[in-house]
Amino acid sequence: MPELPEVETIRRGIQPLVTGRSVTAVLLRCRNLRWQATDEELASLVGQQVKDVERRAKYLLIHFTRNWLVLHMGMTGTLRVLAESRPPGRHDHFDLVFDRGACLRFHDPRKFGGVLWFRDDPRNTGFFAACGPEPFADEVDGAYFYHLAKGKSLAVKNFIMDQKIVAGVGNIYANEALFLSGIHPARPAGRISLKRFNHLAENIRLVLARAIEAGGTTIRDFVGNDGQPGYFALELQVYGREGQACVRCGRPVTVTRIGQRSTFFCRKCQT
DNA sequence: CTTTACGCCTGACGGC
DNA sequence: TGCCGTCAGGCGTAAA
Repeated sequence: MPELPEVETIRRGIQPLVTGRSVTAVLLRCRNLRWQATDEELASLVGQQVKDVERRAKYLLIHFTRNWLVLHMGMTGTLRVLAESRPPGRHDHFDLVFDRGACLRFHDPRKFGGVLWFRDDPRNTGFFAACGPEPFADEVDGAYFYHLAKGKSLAVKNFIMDQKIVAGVGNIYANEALFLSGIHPARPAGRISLKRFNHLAENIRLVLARAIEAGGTTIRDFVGNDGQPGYFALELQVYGREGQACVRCGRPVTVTRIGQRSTFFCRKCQT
């Protein structure tokens, strides 16, 4: 499901289609999403116009005339803009209906996603207080990681997937960035040199930026707003490549589990 | 304090 | 064909 590049792909897809539109109805059909706004909060959006669609970490922020919606895609969430509203299908949990019949529709089979309402810019609220910096921020460099990792024994893969450390890195891109950096995913975060963290910081940015260019990664069900898959799967070096030849040394790629997540790496190239 | 394990949900797939 | 276990782009919480 959506990591930062997939959420950014969705944002770029819907932003031009919904900006400037006015809300005529808000329909929430599911009562057990991970997070959800109240009916009163959602009703307050009627009559408001979409000013812009932004992103923070793996969250989409829809900025209306007065208030904000924050959407999270969980593992399986997708958003589509329909030119005309159609009857909802299974797992179509949330609609933002606009003037002239257009509709932003949230679809999420596993219901790990959510919809939250904020009176003002949510980036200044407690909700994002514990959220780490964007990976493209200047402050996120090798020294940043090195200092935060000092004394920590947890696997570096879990360290970079911790959203309080840096926002937006999930399982796929953690695997990829560690491979590019030659770092074993189970290595304790506190036992990595500044020099290696410099490479890791650079490679996190590289892999995320490249994935955004490719429209994200489609493993099973990610689709952008246009219904097209993301093509970064073609560029994956280790994720999902168990037993296949390492692109660098030719040995078979190993799979294991770290932090209850599938972890792919090369035993020879990553130390 | 840090680190790990589990649950939340549904669907797809492989083995028997 | 069906049943059962396992797995899946995440994250909050409880427990160790």
